[in-house]
Amino acid sequence: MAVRSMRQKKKVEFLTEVELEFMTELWALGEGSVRDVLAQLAPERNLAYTSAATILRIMEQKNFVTSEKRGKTFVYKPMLAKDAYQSKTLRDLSEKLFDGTPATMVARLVSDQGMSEEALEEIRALLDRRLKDNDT
Amino acid sequence: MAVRSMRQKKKVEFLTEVELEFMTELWALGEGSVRDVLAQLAPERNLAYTSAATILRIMEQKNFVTSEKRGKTFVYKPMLAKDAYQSKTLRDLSEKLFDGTPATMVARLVSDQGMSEEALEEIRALLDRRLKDNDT
DNA sequence: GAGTAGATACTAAGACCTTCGTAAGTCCAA
DNA sequence: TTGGACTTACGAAGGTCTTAGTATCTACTC
Repeated sequence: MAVRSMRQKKKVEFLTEVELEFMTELWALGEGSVRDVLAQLAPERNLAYTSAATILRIMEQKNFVTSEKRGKTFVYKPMLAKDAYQSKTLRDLSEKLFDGTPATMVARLVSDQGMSEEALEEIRALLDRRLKDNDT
Repeated sequence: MAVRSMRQKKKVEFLTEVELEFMTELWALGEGSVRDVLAQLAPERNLAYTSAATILRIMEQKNFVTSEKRGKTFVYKPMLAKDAYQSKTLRDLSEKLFDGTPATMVARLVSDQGMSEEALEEIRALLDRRLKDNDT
């Protein structure tokens, strides 16, 4: 029986570049095997099958995904919801690049991203709802 | 005469963790020597002087800062404005983690816990102003 | 003009990341 | 039950990042 385990010295918090790429596919798929994920990548990506397998194995060691054996292949599933990871990332970025004030961040987003009027309206509606909730 | 130059194969886009830490101090200071930057860091950071010097030298190779010799020391200055870098980072994050829709990003920020009511009000004001401008 | 304090340049170690080849394991069909 | 196709495990190469020590350089003082 193979080992397939490894201690983690420090808790890993964030996905690396490639891990995020893979996790994005898993979030979209819900779950998937090495082959499933590989198939989702852009054709020009040209990543070897074994590379993809290694990446997913490492992601499991880091507790970003779990695996379940089906037939002879492992099926991987995210352990971290996309929106939770989005929040975590924004919190980190706010702290490191926006002096811990998320308002600055929104300001920057709203003022220079190409955001449609509908998108802006939508966000304002969201804010209104949020502010009303706080009142209660 | 020493060399102090080096070719760049690929354009470096983003600051590493430590580089961001240093750049943050330079943004706050406007400019500064190795010693100046080092003095701004938290005392428990305990970074060797030569390490700080190396980091700034590398940052110059990557064109994140310029240097100017004053007396016997170099004074470093950001080549990249903080708000420009903030925008760049948000654009990248939006693309990689928010499906290219910055509105989702704002939504996540706003719906997330940990934002004061004042901050939310501030953002709403910002939005109102922005929406009004679009009308004209 | 030589000595010295302090600055810069260089090198390197150790960690992690990305990639892939090789070897070993596993399921199934004939 | 054995062969073959496919899968997983492991190791290693090559790259970047962070850190710091050593060597060299330089401006200033006496």
